[in-house]
This record gives sequence, structure tokens and C-alpha cells, in this order.
Amino acid sequence: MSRHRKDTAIESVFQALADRTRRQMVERVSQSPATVSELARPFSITLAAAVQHVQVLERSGLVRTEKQGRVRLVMVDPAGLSALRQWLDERRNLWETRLDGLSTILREKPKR
Amino acid sequence: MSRHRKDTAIESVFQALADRTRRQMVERVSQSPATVSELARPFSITLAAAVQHVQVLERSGLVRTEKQGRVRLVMVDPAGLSALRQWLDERRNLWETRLDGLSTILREKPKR
DNA sequence: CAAATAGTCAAGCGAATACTTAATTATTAT
DNA sequence: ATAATAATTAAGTATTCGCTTGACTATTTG
Repeated sequence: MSRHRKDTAIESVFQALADRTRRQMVERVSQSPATVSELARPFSITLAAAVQHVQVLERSGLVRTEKQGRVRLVMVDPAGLSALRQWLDERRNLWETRLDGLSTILREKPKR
Repeated sequence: MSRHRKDTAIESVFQALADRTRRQMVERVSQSPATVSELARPFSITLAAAVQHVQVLERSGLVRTEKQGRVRLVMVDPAGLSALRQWLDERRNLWETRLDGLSTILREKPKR
């Protein structure tokens, strides 16, 4: 698993969630699968815009979709969310252990 | 704490981390505090650009900064990261419990 | 004090985003 | 078969974003 691919993966997750509308779509879909139209309704955006949001979410692995007839069902995909969780876990140790000794570091650091 | 303020807070965290350079800056600073110049060095960007990144990170609560003489020290701030963690935790239950019954839901859903 | 260093601010530029409208396709309902 | 519904695609537009350059303000340092 190359470092670069991983980076772009998590990048797409952050980018997807950086948008308020998409975040709310993820939340909506976390309750139960929804169609693209259903996802569009609460916001004052066109269906076309909603389709584009769903595509962004799908590429990032935050949702899966499945076409059933003329409708596309959108549902959460654990992949994107666990990627986010993993990223967070990997870094948590880092800064948590650091914070314990932070004041100490600050006292030593100013060597300029 | 109003719902809207919370939303914009997490929004700024996602937006901040959506950028590769800023993500790496957070990691660098997780090791130990660093000056703005030190943060700029590994990337081929100007100091001015680095300043802007630090400002974005600071507004999102991912880092704190402290001016010491002509130098500005940048260090991790637990706030932004725990905001992210909290957002994740709040949603995890939702989709995790959902996923157990997901195949069932899919079997029931197609009512069109 | 003069020169070098670290950072900051403002303006501007190109690329990426989030949107729209309009045209098109596929499916379901009458 | 016709009409309505759901989604998709393409193209264009306005805004936001990451970045640069250039001017300016501290602070060290020689």
C-alpha cells in the first residue's frame, strides 16, 4: 500500500466532508438508505447538484450506491468513515503523548 | 452552544485538513512545536503561503501559536482534533448499528 | 546604528468548486 | 403508446482556494 495512494484517499474524505451539504447527506444516509431525490429535497439545490454531491461522496468511499430501476439508492459505506477513524487513531498517540510534556518543551525550546 | 456554531467549527476542521500541506504541517507540529519558517521549509512554498496555512489551522483549532520575539511558535491544539473525534464518535453509533441490519433493509426497501 | 532575519498584510492570478440550466436516457405509471 | 418521474451528462458561471509578489513591521545580530 503506497504512501501516496493512502494520502489521496484520506484527502478525498476530508474534501468530501468539508462541504456542509455533503456532511448532512452522510448524516441522512446514516439513518437509512435514500434516493438522490430524497437527498436533494432538504436543500434548495437542483437534482443535478445532488447527483454531483453523491458522486463526490461515492468516490471518497463515504457512501455506496445501487441503482434500482430508475432510482439510485445511496447508503453509508464503512470504508470512508473507517479511513477517517484510522487516520485519527494513527495520529492520536502522537499528539496525546506530546501534550503531556508540552509545557516542559515550551520552557526548553526558546533557544533563539 | 448553538447548533450552527458547532457546524461551522467542524466545517473549518475538515476544510483545514482537506489540504495535503496543512495535514503534513499538523503532523510535523505533532512531533514538537515549530516556527512558521520551519513549517514552510519542507514544501516549496513561500513564507507568506506558510503563514496563511498556519492561520487556517489556527482558526480551525488544530494548532495554537505563540509569538516569541520575531518568531512564531506553532504547536498542536487538542481542540480541533478532539472536535473531529467527537464528530466521528457521534456518527459512528449511527451507522454501525445501521450496518448490522443493512442487508435486511435493502431487502425490504424496494417498494417502487 | 545598519543589515539580516522572521513574520505579516494586501492585491492579484489561475485552478478547483459548487452551482445552474438544458438536453438526454431510462424506467414506471396511465 | 404517452406522459410523468428519476437520474445523468455537458457546458457555463460565480465563488473560493492556494499561491505568488511586493511592500512593510518587528526583532535580532554584527
